[in-house]
Amino acid sequence: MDETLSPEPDSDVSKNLRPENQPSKRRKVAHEKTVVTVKIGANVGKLKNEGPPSDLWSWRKYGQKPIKGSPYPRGYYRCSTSKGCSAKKQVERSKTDASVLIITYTSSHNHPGPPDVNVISTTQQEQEDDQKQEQEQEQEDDQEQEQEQDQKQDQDKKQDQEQEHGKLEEHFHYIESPIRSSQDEHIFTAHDTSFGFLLDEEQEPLSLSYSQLMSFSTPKLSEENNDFFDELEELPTFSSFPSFMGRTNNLSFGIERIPSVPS
DNA sequence: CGCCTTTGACCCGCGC
DNA sequence: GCGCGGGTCAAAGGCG
Repeated sequence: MDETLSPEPDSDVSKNLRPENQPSKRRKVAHEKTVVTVKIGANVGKLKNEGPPSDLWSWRKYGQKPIKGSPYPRGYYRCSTSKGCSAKKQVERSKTDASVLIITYTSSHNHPGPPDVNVISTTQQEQEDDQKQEQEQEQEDDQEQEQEQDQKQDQDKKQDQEQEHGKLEEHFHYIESPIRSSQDEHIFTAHDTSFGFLLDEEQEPLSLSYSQLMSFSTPKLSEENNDFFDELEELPTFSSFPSFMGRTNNLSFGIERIPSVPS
C-alpha cells in the first residue's frame, strides 16, 4: 500500500483533460481513509451546527455533490494550508441521523502541523518519535489528550473510555460530549483491529491530536462549519448556536475515528 | 488583493 | 455498451 497515488494506467489520463500533473488520483484512491463520525449537539436540542471538526488546517471546498440515498449533499474539501498538501476530506451528514456528521479524511498532510496547534508543537516531537516506535507509549498519549481537552470536566468519563480503548487512543481520540448524558449516545465504535493496522500506516502525527484540533477550532473553521451546515442541509431551525465555534468551549459532539483501509 | 465558496460540466470506475 | 453514481476541475462571484 504505500503511496499509491497514481495507480492509474495513465492512458486514459493523457487522453484529454488533465493537462499534465497527476490527473487521476481521484478514483481508486487506495490511501488510508479515516472516517470520523461527529455527533453534533444532541444535547443542545437540535441545533444543527456544530462544527465539523476540521482540524486546525485550513480546508478549501472544491466541490459538493448530492449523494444517492442521502438527503444531504457531500462536501469535498482540500487542505489549503499547504500548497502541495494532498490531504482531503469529505463531509457528509448521516442519512439516518441528521445530528451525525461523517467526515472522511483521505491522504495525509505533507506539511508539519497546523498553525494554531500550539499544543502540538510541544508534543509534536514526541509524536513523531512516537510513530516510529508507537505501541510503546499509550499512556502518555492519554495524558496529552486530556490536557488538550478544554472541557476536561468530564475527565472521569473520558478516562474510563480511554482505559477501555487504551491502545486505540494512541492515535485516535474519541471525544464524547460531556454534556450529553445519554449513554446511548456514545458515538465511538472503535475497531481496534483496523486501528492497529491503520496506525502503522498512519504517519501523520497530527492525526494524533485530533482532540486538540477539536478544541482549538480556528475562527475560519467556525464559519466553515456554520456555512457547511447551512448549505449542507436546509434544516428549518437553525437559530444561533452558542459560540462553540468561536471558542470550542461548548464542544458537544463526539467523534469517532474509524480508519479504514481500502484493502 | 487574495482566498474561499459556489456551481456546472466533465471524467472515471463499476454494475447491469 | 450504456447508465449511474461519485469525485474533481475550472470559472465566476463574494467576502475579508
